[in-house]
Amino acid sequence: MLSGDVPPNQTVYLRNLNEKVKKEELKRSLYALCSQYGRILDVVALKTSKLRGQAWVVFSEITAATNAFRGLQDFDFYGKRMRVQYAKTQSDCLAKEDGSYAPKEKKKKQEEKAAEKKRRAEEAQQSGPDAAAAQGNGTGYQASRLGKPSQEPPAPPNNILFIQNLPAETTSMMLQILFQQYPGFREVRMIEAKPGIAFVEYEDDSQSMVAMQALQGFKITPYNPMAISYAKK
DNA sequence: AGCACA
Repeated sequence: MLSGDVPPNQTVYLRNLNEKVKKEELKRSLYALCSQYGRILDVVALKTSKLRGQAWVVFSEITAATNAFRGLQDFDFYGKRMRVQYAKTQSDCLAKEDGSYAPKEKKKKQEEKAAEKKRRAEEAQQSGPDAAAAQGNGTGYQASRLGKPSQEPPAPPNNILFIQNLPAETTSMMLQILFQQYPGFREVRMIEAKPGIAFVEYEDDSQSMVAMQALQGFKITPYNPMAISYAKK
């Protein structure tokens, strides 16, 4: 196998990622980018010295991982050529599903965890629901667009797209990663004062239309299908 | 380059 001797796996191992990207944004961008290849069950990234610049994306199907493996090889991601391999071992989130999960007995790791637990126990913090972004995505949801019925007649074709219903944490770089995959891409514009929307410009109307059709309803997170229309002239 | 599940 060309994958560095690692056989296909539901989980894809990514390396040569830009280490300057913050972990949460990295995970969200990977989620967005990789969602094109199938349902994602988890995204794991750590910024420890051994593990920075790498991530694991867990798909619900091997075929999806294979498509990502092919489609994202050398993808320009935050200015670096992403390298894709299959993970060497099964992801915990999959082991948990099939009941084969056994907590790690990995010496130092275990000690660190124990120490951390103690610290936290002292603070007695029970924080609420949190990292939902990477879990149990899209399939079951028909995430509603109730918040934004656009009652106006659709704008005529335009080389500039108007994007709505983005999660507040969306950055222009995240959108660029998605939209630059379609030919004719020029730029993304966001407005600080207006979270949740963006403008994406292509060289001409037909190119913007292709991107719109490809990414209409695309979920950057499981809860936010993006609504794409043509910008008003 | 690096293979984890904070």
